[in-house]
Amino acid sequence: MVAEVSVGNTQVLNERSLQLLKTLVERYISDGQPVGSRALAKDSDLNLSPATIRNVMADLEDLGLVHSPHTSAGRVPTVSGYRLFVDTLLTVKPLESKDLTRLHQGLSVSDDSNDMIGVASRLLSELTQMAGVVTLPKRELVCLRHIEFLPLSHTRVLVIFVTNEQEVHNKIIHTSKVFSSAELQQAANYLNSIYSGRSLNAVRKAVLKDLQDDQERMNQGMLDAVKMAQLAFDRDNKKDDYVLTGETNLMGFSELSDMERLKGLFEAFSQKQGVIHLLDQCMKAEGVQIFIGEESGYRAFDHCSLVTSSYSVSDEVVGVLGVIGPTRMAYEKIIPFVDVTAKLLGAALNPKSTTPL
Amino acid sequence: MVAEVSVGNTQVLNERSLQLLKTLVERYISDGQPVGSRALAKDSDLNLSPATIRNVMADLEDLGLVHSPHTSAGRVPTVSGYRLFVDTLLTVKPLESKDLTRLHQGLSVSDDSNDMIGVASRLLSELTQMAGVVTLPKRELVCLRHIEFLPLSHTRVLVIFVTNEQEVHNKIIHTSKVFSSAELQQAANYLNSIYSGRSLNAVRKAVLKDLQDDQERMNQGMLDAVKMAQLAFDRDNKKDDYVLTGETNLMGFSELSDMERLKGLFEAFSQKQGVIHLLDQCMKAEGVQIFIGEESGYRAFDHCSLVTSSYSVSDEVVGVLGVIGPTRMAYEKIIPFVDVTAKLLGAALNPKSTTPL
DNA sequence: TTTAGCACTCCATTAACACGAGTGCCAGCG
DNA sequence: CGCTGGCACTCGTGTTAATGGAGTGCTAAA
Repeated sequence: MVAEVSVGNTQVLNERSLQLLKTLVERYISDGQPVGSRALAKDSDLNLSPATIRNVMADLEDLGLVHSPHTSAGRVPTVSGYRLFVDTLLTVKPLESKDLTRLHQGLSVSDDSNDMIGVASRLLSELTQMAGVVTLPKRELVCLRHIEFLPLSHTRVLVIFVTNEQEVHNKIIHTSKVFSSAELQQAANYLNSIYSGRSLNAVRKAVLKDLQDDQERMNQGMLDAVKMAQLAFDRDNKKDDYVLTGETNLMGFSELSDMERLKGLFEAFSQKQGVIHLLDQCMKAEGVQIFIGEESGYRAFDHCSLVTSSYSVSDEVVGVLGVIGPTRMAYEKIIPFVDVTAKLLGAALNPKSTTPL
Repeated sequence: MVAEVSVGNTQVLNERSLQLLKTLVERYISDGQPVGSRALAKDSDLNLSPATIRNVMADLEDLGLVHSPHTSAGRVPTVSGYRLFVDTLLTVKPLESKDLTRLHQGLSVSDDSNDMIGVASRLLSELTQMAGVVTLPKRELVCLRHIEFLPLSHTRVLVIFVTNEQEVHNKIIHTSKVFSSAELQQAANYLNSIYSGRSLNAVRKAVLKDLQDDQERMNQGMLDAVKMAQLAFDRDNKKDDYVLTGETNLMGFSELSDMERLKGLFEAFSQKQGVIHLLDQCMKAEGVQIFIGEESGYRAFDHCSLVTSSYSVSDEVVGVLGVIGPTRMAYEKIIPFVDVTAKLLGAALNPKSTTPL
């Protein structure tokens, strides 16, 4: 166990102060009320008098780890206080077995990976009683398994492609001239033969390269096919997206009962881009990532915490999932919970048993 | 103009009372405050003294058309009051031209009918500053244009079908044995030849009939094809759904500022089935349909009104769209607005220029 | 260094009060 | 007979003051 922790540049906290900060945070998380010196004296098994506690509290306040709403109230952890708590003081609780079984039965392998994303989100929100969020697997990183063209009217062509996670995507493109069913079939065959198995990102690059370099080596049919692929995998094909559930759970928390705040938060949820950007940041770091209060940098999330973990398919990080709740949440339970859910979702999405087309 | 209106069984309201009720509702809608006799005396151009107004108000209260929050407050319309107002007193305002142009430019014909549904919903919420809702076109009523099978692994087959509004649906089915690509192609060809052009509902019926009656007349390939169709168009294929936007706008209204109510409402939104059922009712009635407050029968909507209109593609009603807001809303503007939006959406979805595959 | 004691601060709750808006009723007027 | 002015009454709102309690900071003693 860590005996001392340095905060800022020079200040040092001894073990006793840390112990007290820990019990303060724990107490505040469970009660939601500013905790006073008397309560803290009882809760901690340090056998100290309230007066001593008060001295320590004054120090912690100087360090910006706790804060007093007003003169005669107890102390409340600040963002830095929470941060120190989750980084070095927290003792994570193992996942309750009933939650674990729920997760297992919910995330057993299914046909439709889209369904699974929804299920994961719902499990996150149901079992934590907060909001659950899961990003759709990042298309860029996902393998192309099969592509198919269907003629609509005139030059409109329906592109259908299946990716890694057995997910089906479709898009309508406009071709430069009218193609027959057979021509489209040929084009699809050609594209499948050269591109399938690669990530969409790689396919996109390959398409560009082929168009630049190999024009002379290709016949007209190949060229048409590659041009169609370019249209189909156009970058802003579809924006990244996520599935958010249990938002209504957030309306129960007193710290979010202010209508202004709540509105701001829900607006952020429906505009999506901000949240997506935030979740993208979490994808870089492996393992559980936490944003506490203002740390996220998004005003709407000022009074919320976000506990996330990336999830992977075939050892490749493809998405993020997490829980959104008030800063005052039971981190010691939520963290392992998010962690496990991410692993189970990744496993469930793994196309282990599916043979290539 | 109507001179008298009977409410309940015997009671009769003269024109003056109606006029007063009308101005009361209008005043209340614009102010949101209980309106007193003095204000009403000024607003109505009847040249009556407040005392007289008070007598009339007492009558209206007896009839259950208005209600006094407490002894010394003005009057507020009840649900029946609103109902009488929208049914017989209301003078609809023509749509503002800037709104009309916004609608036109937003709902110009596009490729993807799903996009269009979203756009419509967003327009409804943006321009009314309330919540907008649009149901996805009912699959049952929509014409099958093309079906296609794609082999996945083992017996898993991806079914893709295109409907009327150029919408693409997909589903994974499990077949009884493994089919080759070519077999699937044949099956699709066969199904397209006999079923395309019919509504999904009709197709489903035909499938059942064919399986019962015509087994002996079909060869094995046909039979397999029809069986696959049965799986593909299985009834609970996918639940009906809707696109709801601008929910956050509802958080601004004082009548919904109660957290309990708001939570209930948002929960209803995310559970969907209740709302879907409500919207289904609206599909039966052609034209604009209104639920005021408790009329909907759903507790969550007790303090809301729902103004809807069905929308049609090729003269067939396929969906509903509408606006959700507090009972105290500007019906005279919202009603024509919803009406026009429904017509424009229907027109935009019409596959007039698209030739069959 | 810790502790007990004490004065102090601040919030929350309650009561009392005045104010204003609006009503209901009644009596008088046209 | 319907309309009106007047008047007493009711009720919600906002202000002020008083009270109690929880918790602090400080100081002096152990």
